Amino acid sequence: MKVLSKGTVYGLRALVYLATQKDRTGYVSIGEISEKLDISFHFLTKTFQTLTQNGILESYRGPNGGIALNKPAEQIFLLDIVKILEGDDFFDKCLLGLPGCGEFEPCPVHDFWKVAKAALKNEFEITSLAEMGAKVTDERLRLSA
Amino acid sequence: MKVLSKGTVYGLRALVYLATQKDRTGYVSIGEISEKLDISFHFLTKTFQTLTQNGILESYRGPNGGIALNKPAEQIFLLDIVKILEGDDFFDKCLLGLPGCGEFEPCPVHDFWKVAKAALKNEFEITSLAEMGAKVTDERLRLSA
DNA sequence: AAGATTTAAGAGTATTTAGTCGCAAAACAA
DNA sequence: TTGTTTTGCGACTAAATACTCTTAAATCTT
Repeated sequence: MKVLSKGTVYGLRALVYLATQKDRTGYVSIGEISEKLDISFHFLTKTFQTLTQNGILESYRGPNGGIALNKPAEQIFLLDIVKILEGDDFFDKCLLGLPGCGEFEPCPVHDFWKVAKAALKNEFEITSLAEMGAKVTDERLRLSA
Repeated sequence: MKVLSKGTVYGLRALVYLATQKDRTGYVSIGEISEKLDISFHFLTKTFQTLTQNGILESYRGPNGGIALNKPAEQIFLLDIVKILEGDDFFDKCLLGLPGCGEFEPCPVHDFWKVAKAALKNEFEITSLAEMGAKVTDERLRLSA
């Protein structure tokens, strides 16, 4: 069950990494993140550009440049990131791919899929980068293979 | 949020259509299904071959040939179909794509993803083709755009 | 037996997603 | 002001997914 594209997965992992570095001042270079998480530098760069353009990250060029969260990790939620990287309609898709599937013209699995999507969306809505970062730090979780 | 591949979506829609035709005797031709559901004939054929090879369908060639469910629609569940078309490990994937993510080596969202997956899997497990077919017939639902 | 109908199977094409490369632009350092 | 570091951006390549086409095999009809 592949729910998120590679770009989104990489972006999420990278942002959680940033959240674990909250005590550092200044910017964290993309090169460092790419190395630590074993993600292609150029691919990561593209995802970060999207996140910068959408207000999640702040970037700075030149020596000691890099990226940084544009607001406290407590105020950035999974849903924000996914909406930017996957599109605003991420949680509006029909399981059977039928266009316009909804209350008025449902597909045969609309009822249970609606509930499942709502539950998932809620989790994405309340889970912050800070929470995930703390989990990684406290429980020594990994962010790469 | 694309959860199922096109092949699986087409297969599901086609099987539900078959379930709505339970009063007909004999085989239903792939050509008819392809036309009724507006799905490419050849593409559908490949998916049906997989389903035939895995015991969901029975097929017969020649005039008045076609396919038919290999057992009562009451005994075929969404989960059976998805497992065949998407792979047995469909519900075992990590949201962040980390290999070996599980209780022992979880990712930062493993806990809630595990719960969400289990709930979904349960729905897939208890929803039969008969149930979906009846819904389509009774509530006059559509199976194509 | 010959021709028509229908699934089986594999090769080939197109589109989407994933990943790479090279160079421009910004900022710093000597 | 020249060279170095770092992000920005567009073009390019590769791989996966989706789709099409052709031919073979099975079965029926006449």
